[in-house]
Amino acid sequence: MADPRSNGSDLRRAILDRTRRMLVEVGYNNLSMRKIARSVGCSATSIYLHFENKDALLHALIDEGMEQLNASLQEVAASHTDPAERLEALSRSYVDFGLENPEYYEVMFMLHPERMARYPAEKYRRARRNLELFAEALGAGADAEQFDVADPAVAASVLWAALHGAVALLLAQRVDVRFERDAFAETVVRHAIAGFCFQADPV
Amino acid sequence: MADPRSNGSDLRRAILDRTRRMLVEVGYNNLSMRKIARSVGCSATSIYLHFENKDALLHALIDEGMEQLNASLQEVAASHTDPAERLEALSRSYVDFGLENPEYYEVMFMLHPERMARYPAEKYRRARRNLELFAEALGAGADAEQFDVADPAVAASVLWAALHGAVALLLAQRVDVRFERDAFAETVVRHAIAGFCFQADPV
Amino acid sequence: MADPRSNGSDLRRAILDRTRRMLVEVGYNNLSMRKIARSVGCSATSIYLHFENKDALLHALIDEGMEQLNASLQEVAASHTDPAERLEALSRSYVDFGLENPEYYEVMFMLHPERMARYPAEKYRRARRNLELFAEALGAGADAEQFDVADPAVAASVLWAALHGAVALLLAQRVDVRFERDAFAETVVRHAIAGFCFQADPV
Amino acid sequence: MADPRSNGSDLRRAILDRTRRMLVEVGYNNLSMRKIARSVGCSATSIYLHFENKDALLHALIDEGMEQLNASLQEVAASHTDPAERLEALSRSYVDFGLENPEYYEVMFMLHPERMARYPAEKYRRARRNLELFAEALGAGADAEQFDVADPAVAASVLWAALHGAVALLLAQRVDVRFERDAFAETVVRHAIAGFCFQADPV
DNA sequence: GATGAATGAGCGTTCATTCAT
DNA sequence: AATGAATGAACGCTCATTCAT
Repeated sequence: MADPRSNGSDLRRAILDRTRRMLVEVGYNNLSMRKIARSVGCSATSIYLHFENKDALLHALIDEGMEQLNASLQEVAASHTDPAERLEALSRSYVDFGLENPEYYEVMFMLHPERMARYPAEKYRRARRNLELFAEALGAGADAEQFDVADPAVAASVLWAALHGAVALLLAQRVDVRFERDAFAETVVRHAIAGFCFQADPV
Repeated sequence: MADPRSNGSDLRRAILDRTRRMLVEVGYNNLSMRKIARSVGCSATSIYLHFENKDALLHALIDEGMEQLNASLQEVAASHTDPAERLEALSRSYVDFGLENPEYYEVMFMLHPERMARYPAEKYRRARRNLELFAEALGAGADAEQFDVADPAVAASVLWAALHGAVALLLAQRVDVRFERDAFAETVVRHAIAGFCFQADPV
Repeated sequence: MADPRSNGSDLRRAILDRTRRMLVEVGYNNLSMRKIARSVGCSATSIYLHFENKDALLHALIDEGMEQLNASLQEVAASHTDPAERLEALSRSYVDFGLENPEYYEVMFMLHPERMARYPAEKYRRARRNLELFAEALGAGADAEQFDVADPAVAASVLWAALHGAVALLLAQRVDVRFERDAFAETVVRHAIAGFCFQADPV
Repeated sequence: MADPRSNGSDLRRAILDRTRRMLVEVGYNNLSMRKIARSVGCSATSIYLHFENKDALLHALIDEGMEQLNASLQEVAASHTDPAERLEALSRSYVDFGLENPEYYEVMFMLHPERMARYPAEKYRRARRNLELFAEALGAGADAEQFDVADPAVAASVLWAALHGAVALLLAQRVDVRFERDAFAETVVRHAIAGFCFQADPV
């Protein structure tokens, strides 16, 4: 308002930012259009000028998060040629993203499925692209006999599950508080990757 | 529905049972005191005679869930002496519990912390007992040089994260639908345990 | 409240009465649950204790109106043996009911059909019973060669249309204000019945 | 939708046309300025450049409807010299107009007066002109001793009531569905006119 | 002449909870 | 121990309208 160059999409931006923040603060169930409006400083009606409805607002948030996560992972993938190193870097990057952007991570991966049912399936493609980066590294590692992996696609999801579980429990503060957060994350990454390595013959 | 001759404690029992059932049927978000009351066959007010409020009711439910999960895991733990076998059986049991009691699992492990703010921290102890079963198996396996594990407590949480991630993603239907559910769960369990095994020397 | 013997259904009664009155005052489109509540002096929520929803409230109003109208007509029908006299008395009674109970009449016969779509078809039976009283008189009159009527059922609806048209226009204040209301109604009744009489041969 | 070269008066025209069409398609209650604007292809704000508010827009529409109905009736009146024939043709024309333009008819004749409070009384004159056409035919018929009519003005309103009642009930789908619509309308017209004819002496 | 942004008021409805009985 | 009546707050959303540009 103060800035004459400000246009309408500033409000859109503000709505997205506040919503993202409020999601972490009050949780999805306690989030309402009115509360968002109050927090942003506009009327509830105004939100509907920028987003068709509550779902569309959350979808937009998911889109942004996916875009950001994907950008991070792409960059990381591009800067590591060795499959094992790449996989480790990708995993760290994923966990870091989750821990550093709890607001995005919650909407993206921790929302109730029923609520996201209407999220256009086509948009999940970007989510799948993330998985493919893991799958490629796993596939390359298998070819180089670094990993004992039968199906890289399945393996990618397995790895994802391990990383997601760690992020989810950490964000929900359900991990023993005596464990240092980053160290725990690091252990998780190493453990998950170790799970794909060839095991020593039992003596 | 409620037997008129039943005493109060029976009503409490009935409320818990119906709530649990409704949780599975209609989901957490669609659960309301009135709906529970209607399903039980008592008045909404009556629920307040047995539970302070909605949160308290859910807490009681979580307690029961934890008890149930704990009972399963205790039984499994008792019937396997070999640490590796025990760990595997515990892991499978945990995943099975989650997949078979989806909405139960959600309330127990996937609800945002802010919702459970009032949930007495002390009650999480029972949750921790579950973790200890895993830690014991891991510790025993380490002693038997089956597992390459430095700190069994941390390792237990790492394993938990992997299992939880898989359950969470499966329940949220975020895992590629082409993967068969049980097979995926099995792969996850094996992978997670493999992550604790000694690795072959790279050639 | 003042009267200790008053029970909950006093509120139900009050809601019905105020709604009926408000319907005439502000019209259907401007009627809201909140306005009703404000007028009654209770909370909007309380209305839902007595009526499932807005439609159900209006349906109840229609029921009452139909009941009353039917009672009037039944009584009138019973007290006239001569078909022509009976028909005339029924017609007058119908018009009188409409003019004296505009609130009821509007909900019963002037509401938009789309709105009343959900009105249980079975309840229209009582409305049909009213028509049958007219049809019986017309049939009897035809048998007595008082009326030139081929199909009493059709004739009853034709008569109804004439009476309804007069009531509707009068209530909507669309009839020339210089015509005295009751005289006009009387003329309408006589004209409508004359329409069923044998006509003189044109000379 | 709107041709960019069109001038303002075209937009006014377009708004009226689309509103009329939408009135038929979605009904009065579901009509909103925004929906009209979307349908016309202009902004909601633009409607206010041509019509003071929603009521004014509807008033303009009523004007047009009255004009149109009046034109039909004028034409019909001009093409029949015999009073009885003319009256019949006018009645049929009126009923046809109502049945063919249902939602139009509703706005013109079935809307509650309180909604049209601001509708300038002077504009009702055109409505009265329609009535006069009926009155003239009735008067001429009385002079020709075709009709037994004391006051043609009153008789015109009585006839109007009968026709309006039929249209209103038919539009509200309150007439027995087993009656064929056009046949019923025809019967109504004949009955209404018969009501003005000299009756045979009772034997 | 035309618009996009914005809003306050209002909608029907559901919620967890309280209170008198 | 149990309930029916009642309520304030909140929900997502739509409305007619205004105003600066």
